[in-house]
Amino acid sequence: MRLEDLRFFTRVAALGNLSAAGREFGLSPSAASSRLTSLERELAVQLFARTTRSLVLTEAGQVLLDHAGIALAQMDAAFEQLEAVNAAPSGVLRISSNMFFGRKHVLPHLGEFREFYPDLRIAIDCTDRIVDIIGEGYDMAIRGAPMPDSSLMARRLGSDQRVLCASPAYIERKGQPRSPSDLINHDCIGVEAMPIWYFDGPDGEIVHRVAYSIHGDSGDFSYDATLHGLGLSVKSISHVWEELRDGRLVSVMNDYPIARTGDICAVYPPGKYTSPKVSAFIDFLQSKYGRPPYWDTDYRISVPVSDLD
Amino acid sequence: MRLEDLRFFTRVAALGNLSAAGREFGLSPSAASSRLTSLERELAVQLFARTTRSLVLTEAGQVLLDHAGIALAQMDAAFEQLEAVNAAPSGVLRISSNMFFGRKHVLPHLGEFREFYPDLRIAIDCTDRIVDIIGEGYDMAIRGAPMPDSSLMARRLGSDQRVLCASPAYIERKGQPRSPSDLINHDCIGVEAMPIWYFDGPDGEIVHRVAYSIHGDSGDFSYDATLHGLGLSVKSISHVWEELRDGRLVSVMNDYPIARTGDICAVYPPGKYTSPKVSAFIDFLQSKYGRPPYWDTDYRISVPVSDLD
DNA sequence: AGGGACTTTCTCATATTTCGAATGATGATA
DNA sequence: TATCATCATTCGAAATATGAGAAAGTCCCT
Repeated sequence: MRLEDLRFFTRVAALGNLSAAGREFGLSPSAASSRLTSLERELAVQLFARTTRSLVLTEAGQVLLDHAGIALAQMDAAFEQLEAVNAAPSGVLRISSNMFFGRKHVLPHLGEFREFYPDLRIAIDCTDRIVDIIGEGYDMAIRGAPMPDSSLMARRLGSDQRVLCASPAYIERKGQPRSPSDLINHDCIGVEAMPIWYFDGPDGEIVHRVAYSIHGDSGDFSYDATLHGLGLSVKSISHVWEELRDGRLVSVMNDYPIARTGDICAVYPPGKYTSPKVSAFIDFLQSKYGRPPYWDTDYRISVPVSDLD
Repeated sequence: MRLEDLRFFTRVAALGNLSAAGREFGLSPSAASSRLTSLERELAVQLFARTTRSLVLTEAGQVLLDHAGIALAQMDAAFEQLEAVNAAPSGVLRISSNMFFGRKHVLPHLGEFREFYPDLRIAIDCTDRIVDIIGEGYDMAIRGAPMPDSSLMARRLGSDQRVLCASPAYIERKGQPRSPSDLINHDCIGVEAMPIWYFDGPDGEIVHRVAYSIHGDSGDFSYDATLHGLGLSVKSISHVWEELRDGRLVSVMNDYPIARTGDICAVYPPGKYTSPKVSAFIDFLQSKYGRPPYWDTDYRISVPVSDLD
């Protein structure tokens, strides 16, 4: 039984005329008759007492009409609300972001975003844990790189190179690594989840399995540790661009740039119909991180490595 | 959009499992997936965030679920009520009957009928006017004979011959007609709606166009007039059987019985699904008027015409 | 008495739905 | 850590349902 059939039935009841109701629905008289007949067959009830020229509700028809009217009104309300959900971003946008990026690059723009969409509330969780977007009910996440074999959708927000960096004090003490093989003599800092560093060498990708001297559970931890001169770490430009610019950190081993990186992405559940609030926020972030992002300084020349060597 | 699809959607939402919901509805996984997809396409909304192994409601899905739940409950109530209407005769049974038959042969049995179906109330209008059953909202009518070319349904309740009769006093005064051609010398009584009498003669049907000496607008009027010896009239056995039995009236011209009569019928609106209250009442009346009806005495020998001649 | 409008039935063409098998992905289990 | 079972989706083919058009029967109105 289709909603449309019920709606048609209510119209027939109101008009008392099958053909007229059929015309309203763009139906031929035969189709109209057939719809009504099949409705009666499905319910095994006579809905109308029929003359060859008109129809009068039976008691059963009246019963159905009463209930169908309420049910259809309910569904109309649903459609209206769905349209509202779909037309204008509203409700709550639940975002997951890693700790630093959320605090430093998302939060500062939220005020402006909310000016565009006052009806849309933001719930942002900043954690370096890899969250289950679908299972935990997030609308989207902002990630340094999309999960390689995930069925999630991903959209690139902007470039975000990663660099191997250290504090000037550390370089002064331990010297500068020239190639990945030198790393064995250095203190490496990172997070548990990233035990392998990939470099682009002149002869292709170089895989370095890292034995961390120190590791924590967040990007902020490795950031702090690096800044304190505890060793080398791989950081996103978006995280350390100010430190590189100011010379508090320096990038090293620039002949071997970090491979397999380069983008900051929005990740969201798959499906043909992305909710407009997600689309709106992604569009907004793209406008902020658009080419080039404001953090995309040339870190290699900001503090020439040669000066430190 | 089908009600069944909405119901399916609510089940999927409850189970969080498309295949399981599909099994409940006897659907293959592919059909289940297709249903959900087409629902989303129709609404242009993502209803579930999908993992390859499970589904989680989106905000839009939650909106739909809330409303669909109410709407479906409403429709379930409708179905339940329709089933009740259909299963047990209840509500009001609106009957039209001619004046005498209703009073004399329907009313006396209503008490017994109501013992069978206490929930069913009876509204009976006794009138000799030919009512528009459908237009005036009757469930059924009891008629001496079904309309010849009507689309109404008719069911025979019992036999009810009609006879040409008069009072003994009238016969004594005017003599007894022997054949239809004698009628021209007699006073004929009837109602406006029946200007023609049909007789079965030995050589086939004889049509007699009646010039009423007296006519009224009801069967009761012609009954009274006949009883008062004002003339001849055609009456149903069910109307005058007691008078014939007691000799207050006598049937005349028995060699030419009234043609085109013989049945008392229930008439009701056409349709594949007759309401149970109508069926119940018709069945009940058939049991009362069943072969032979209690009024079906042999009127020809109750008061032999020869005695009067 | 006649014309127009209505409902219904029939047949046939078209959409839609469904299943079965194959694919890709995930969680549980050993 | 690897295997297995389960899940959702896609594709093609068959089954089903839906729709229009023509024709018939009925009834109202002029």
